[in-house]
Amino acid sequence: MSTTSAAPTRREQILKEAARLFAERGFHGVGVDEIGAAVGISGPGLYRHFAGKDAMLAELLVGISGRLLTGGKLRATEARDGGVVADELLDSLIEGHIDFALDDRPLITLHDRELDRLRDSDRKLVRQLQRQYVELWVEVVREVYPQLTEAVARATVHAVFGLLNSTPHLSRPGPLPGRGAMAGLLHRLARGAFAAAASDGVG
Amino acid sequence: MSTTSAAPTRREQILKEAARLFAERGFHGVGVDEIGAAVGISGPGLYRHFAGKDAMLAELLVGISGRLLTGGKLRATEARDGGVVADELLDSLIEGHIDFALDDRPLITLHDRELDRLRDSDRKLVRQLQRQYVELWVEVVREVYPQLTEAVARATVHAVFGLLNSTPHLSRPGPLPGRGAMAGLLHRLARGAFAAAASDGVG
DNA sequence: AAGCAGTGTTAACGCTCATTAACGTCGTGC
DNA sequence: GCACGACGTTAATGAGCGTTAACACTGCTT
Repeated sequence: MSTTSAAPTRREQILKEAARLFAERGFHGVGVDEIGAAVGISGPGLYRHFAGKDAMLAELLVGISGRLLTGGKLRATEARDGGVVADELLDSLIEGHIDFALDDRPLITLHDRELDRLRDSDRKLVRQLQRQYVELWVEVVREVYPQLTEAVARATVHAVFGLLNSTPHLSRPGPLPGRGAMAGLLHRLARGAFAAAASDGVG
Repeated sequence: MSTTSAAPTRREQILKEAARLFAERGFHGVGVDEIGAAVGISGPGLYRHFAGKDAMLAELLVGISGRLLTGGKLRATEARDGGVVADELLDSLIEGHIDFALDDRPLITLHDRELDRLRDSDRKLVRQLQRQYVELWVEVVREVYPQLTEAVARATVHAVFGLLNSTPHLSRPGPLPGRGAMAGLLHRLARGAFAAAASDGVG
């Protein structure tokens, strides 16, 4: 009854617009009046739905990290139960992350940009979720490429995240690949990076 | 006489600390008093050296984009004059970018985070410099991998930038690779990504 | 019909913060 | 020795903005 319903509730509207605005101009760069205007109400009306501006950011960031992690975990357990090899699981993780990056650009942007604006407790929570997500990837990557040290695997995973999250930085105009082509390209790039990480010292 | 000297002048001190602080907490998240305190003077004393807070950010961002571009151009012309093949030039570009990313983390962070806070003219300038830098890379990449479309090459270059610029996101503690190992790893990852971009449709 | 929960509105408060004013101090060239 | 530029300081100003207060309106529920 309280979690998710069909029609987008006002809260969800607000969160969506806030995410967009925060991503565009940064948390401090957006006023509550703007957020209100974006959903048709004005300024302090937001306080009927959220405790404050901080609360919106917190809910956004916790939500993002949470969704990423649970999505990843889901894919992992499905793969394990289905007896799928680690290599395919890695593909699945990549695909999930790409879907997220392409479909929720503003959130991806926020994700690594505004973390420091959170209250200590929220920031700790988000960081923990992020860390678990990274560790999930690291485990799978090391299963596929056993020769990688943990440190190298972790750095590589971070780098690949940077690669996959690069779509928001693409300049608006100009001929970009369509969504499908872009997803395919990013997937290939990520796999190429992992393969290169594993091929140590090859000249 | 005016460009670079041995001892760090006060202006340079201020810029360096401002860059660090902006990167850590965002442009709006840092007060002028903090910047002043970081260099031992306080608050409005900064106005003897800069027209305002905006001016500091502008100088930082223009400086970054400019240095990246001139560095890249230099390597390119050196390579062409030396009769070096495009493949080695690409390595050189990657190496230069990695040096920058590893040695000037705060600046890299600012580079794609606070661009929107600039006055229109400054922002246009920075974007133009960035675009030229990207185009420089795209040309070289297409020389090495002629089968790539311009659109794909550009998207790939952006993605590789995201990969190379990922170092600031690495969590502080934990066993990271040292600087040399990190540089080597990033280089290999970037080359791996480019190679993967070029190997279309390969299963 | 009364009452109340939900959802808005506008006006006011108070704090932060960039910027400016007004005022010192030190070192250097005449 | 003294003017003056370079460099700082603290106090004041003024705008922006998050938040709260006080006050409607709407639509159920009894």
